[in-house]
Amino acid sequence: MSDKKPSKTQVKARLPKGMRDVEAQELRALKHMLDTISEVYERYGFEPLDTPAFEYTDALGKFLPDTDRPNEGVFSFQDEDEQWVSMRYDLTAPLARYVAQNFDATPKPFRRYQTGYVYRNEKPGPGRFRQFMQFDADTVGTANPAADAEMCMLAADTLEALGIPRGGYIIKVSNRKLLDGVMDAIGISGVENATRRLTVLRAIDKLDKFGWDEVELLLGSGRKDESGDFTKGAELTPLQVRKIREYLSWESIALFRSSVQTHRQERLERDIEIAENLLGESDLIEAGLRELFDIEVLVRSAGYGHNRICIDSSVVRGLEYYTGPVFEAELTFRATDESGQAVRFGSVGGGGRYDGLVSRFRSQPVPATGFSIGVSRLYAALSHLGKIGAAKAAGPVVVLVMDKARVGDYQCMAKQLRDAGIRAEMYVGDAGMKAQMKYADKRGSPAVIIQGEDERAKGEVTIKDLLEGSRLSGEISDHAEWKEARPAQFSVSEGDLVAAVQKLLAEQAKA
RNA sequence: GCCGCUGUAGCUCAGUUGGUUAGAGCACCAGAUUGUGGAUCUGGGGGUCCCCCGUUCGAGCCGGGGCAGCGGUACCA
Repeated sequence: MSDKKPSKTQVKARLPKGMRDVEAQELRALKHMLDTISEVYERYGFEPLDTPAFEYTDALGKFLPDTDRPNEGVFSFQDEDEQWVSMRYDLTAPLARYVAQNFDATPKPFRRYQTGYVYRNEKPGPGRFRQFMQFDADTVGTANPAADAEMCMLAADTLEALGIPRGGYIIKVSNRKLLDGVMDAIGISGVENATRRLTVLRAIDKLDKFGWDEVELLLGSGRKDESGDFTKGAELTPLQVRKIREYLSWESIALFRSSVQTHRQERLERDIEIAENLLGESDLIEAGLRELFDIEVLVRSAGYGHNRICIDSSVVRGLEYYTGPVFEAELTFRATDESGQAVRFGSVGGGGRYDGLVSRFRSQPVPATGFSIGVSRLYAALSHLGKIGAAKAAGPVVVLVMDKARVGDYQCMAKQLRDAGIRAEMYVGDAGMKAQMKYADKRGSPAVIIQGEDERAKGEVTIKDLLEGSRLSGEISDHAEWKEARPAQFSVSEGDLVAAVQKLLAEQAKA
């Protein structure tokens, strides 16, 4: 085995694409963030639930693997009995399965929150992974807009609990019934226009990314991007495009605010009439407006202003799945990255009403609404804003092994420190003292405990303050002097070890 | 999927018109200092120059074809 050349059988250590490791500092901060979110959700009365990472493919929905491409979009494999199984791609489909399976025993409305990794077999990009974390809250079993309104308030409260100040975020609300109604009104309803409607939705969804001019191209003949890729448009007529634009530029449904502020039902009726004159007559538009009105009234009564939750007609969200109100949580912060470029964080979560999901498993309708946070994205934004506990967790106090025959004594010192609640360890490697010091340094230890022959003879231990020592090292350039000075260390009698370390840590914490 | 850019040490990169044994900085390990993390000095380990084919006496460099990474775009429950 003395051959130094890597053998052909040696495997290359590498990560599958779109996957990543999460290291100590981030993991601690992430846990803290998840705890904060959980607290808010618990306070709203949601119950925790966990479901497995994979499900039978048919339970997850329409992404059925076919024989040619069984892994398109979702990671799938066949179980021993040849049934297809897929990794979950969100937390909502498993929830629907759970509720359907435990329907009679579950209180309705059923309110649960859940976090975990989900998996998508797609091309990874900047900030996009094939395994990522979501944090969801859903209310299943009621069509009451109060449940939707609550989702918006929950989202706002959560972002604030995470340290995002009021004004640094906005919860946008719209209603898919409005868009569907508008498309109805411009004559692109019906099965034969299904793909065209999808194209229109996709185009509108890109409004905040590209602006209206580009969206107009996507609604019409199509758009060519800088890299030369051409995206086919929806081929709408100029008249149809103009109607869409009227809908989108509909000043946050300003007229609506007046109805809501006065809580006057008769004004709502009048406003609905105005809207239908503008956009076209449609039952869907009327129903959508009524739902938004209810949400507005509830949210405002609870004291959430337009700076926190507001109606925005450009919100689209998922293409096929939402059936009513849709929400999007957006960070409005401006910040700059390392190279001084402006970064926009954009959407960190979203959700809406999906009345069709559970009913796939049962004959009766089961309306539901929910909100989902993109944990990784939100984490990235928070850490950019300095809202993540930047302080690295202090490393352990390291008890050096000066004499291998006495590991029992050293282990005992470490245990005494632990029993006093101090993070501590005995060095468990095989290297000499110098390497042990380096190890402690790299671990970020606040102090090391030294007991060699000299201390032992006097019944003492030496405590070396690594933080102070590091500071002093800047003032000493000569190594002989540095070695001679042995800065920032002192000895105490064995019995005082714990008390002395506690005192030192307290002083360090103050500095 | 489409378009563009980039592939040389763990990381960041240099490498002349194609010419001997492919370099630097950082990082890592060791010694100077057998009981002290820093600094300094000395030494050391570490390479499929992304892969294959071609041109050539000779390719890290030139040509062709792949692959991978990054960026944009498309798709996105």
